[in-house]
Amino acid sequence: MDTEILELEMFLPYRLNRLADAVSREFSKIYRDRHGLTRPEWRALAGLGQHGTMTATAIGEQSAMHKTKVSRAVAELERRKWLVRTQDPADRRVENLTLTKKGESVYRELVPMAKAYEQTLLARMSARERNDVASGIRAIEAALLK
Amino acid sequence: MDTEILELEMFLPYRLNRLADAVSREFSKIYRDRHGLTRPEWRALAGLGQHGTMTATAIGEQSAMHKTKVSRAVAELERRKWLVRTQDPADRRVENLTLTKKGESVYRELVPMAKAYEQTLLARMSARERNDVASGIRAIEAALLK
DNA sequence: CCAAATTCGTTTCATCTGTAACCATTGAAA
DNA sequence: TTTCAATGGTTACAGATGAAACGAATTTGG
Repeated sequence: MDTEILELEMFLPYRLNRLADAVSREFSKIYRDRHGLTRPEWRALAGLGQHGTMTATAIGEQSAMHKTKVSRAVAELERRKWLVRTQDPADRRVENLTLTKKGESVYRELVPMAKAYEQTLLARMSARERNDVASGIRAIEAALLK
Repeated sequence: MDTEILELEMFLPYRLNRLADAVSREFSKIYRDRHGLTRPEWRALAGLGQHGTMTATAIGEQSAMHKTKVSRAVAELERRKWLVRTQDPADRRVENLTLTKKGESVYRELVPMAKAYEQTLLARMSARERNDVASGIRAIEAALLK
């Protein structure tokens, strides 16, 4: 009776991790080298740049981060004076977070670099492949919700 | 002049991470709940189950893990007596790692569960979508090598 | 109204991680 | 040979992580 083998290199969870890891590691150089940001910090910055003002909870929801990660990232961005907190007048548990001029300027610097990185990756593919990437990702996202 | 915005939810590095995270987190329950394995431990087990005998370096290459992760995972599997080390006679720096009966039996238990998990995900998709997933992943893998 | 349950966000603690330094062994160069 | 670089693998250290407990404020259900 021969053992059933799993080919790790073809196993979906492993492949996704490997990909995500490689892509993120490469991309992280951009915000790490230029500003010493961690990934949670970059994501918090990206969320605030995109939405203007958010609560910590909202940042966590948008960027799929644990609330302790958000808490620490926000604390660091505040320390750098890239964002300010303001108490929500209606609910004093809530803090409304907003980028400062300085925070915004970093955001405006990083966004084009982020888009450029994504473009270089996609530019190495055929139109057909780019399409497969888009719908493949969408398919997995959908499957996870079912 | 309006600021250029990055839509984080659509950004490839972010989406890949989110997916990989969700899929892995779900799958990890299998080896974590049943045996208290960490992901590096699971991967080392999977590598050895697949290939029979490997060196620590080979495990790291196959499963894209840092050598310290491999070192620690191997140490733990050894502690559990799921694998044995044997000095390579030709090169005494090298250790050949092999699963014990016990290690193999855990491997044989987990493989079908891994495959089943992958199948449930894929079963929630149309044939067309499964195809897009396969070629989309391949396209990104290829793009990373260029 | 009041007590219990919930929510927002922080902190503590134990664990996991990568970098860098390390030891031992081997290979290559002189 | 002898030396020096490269390789296999471990360990020490500092930083990052998540679970759980927490304080403060708010909501809910009597």
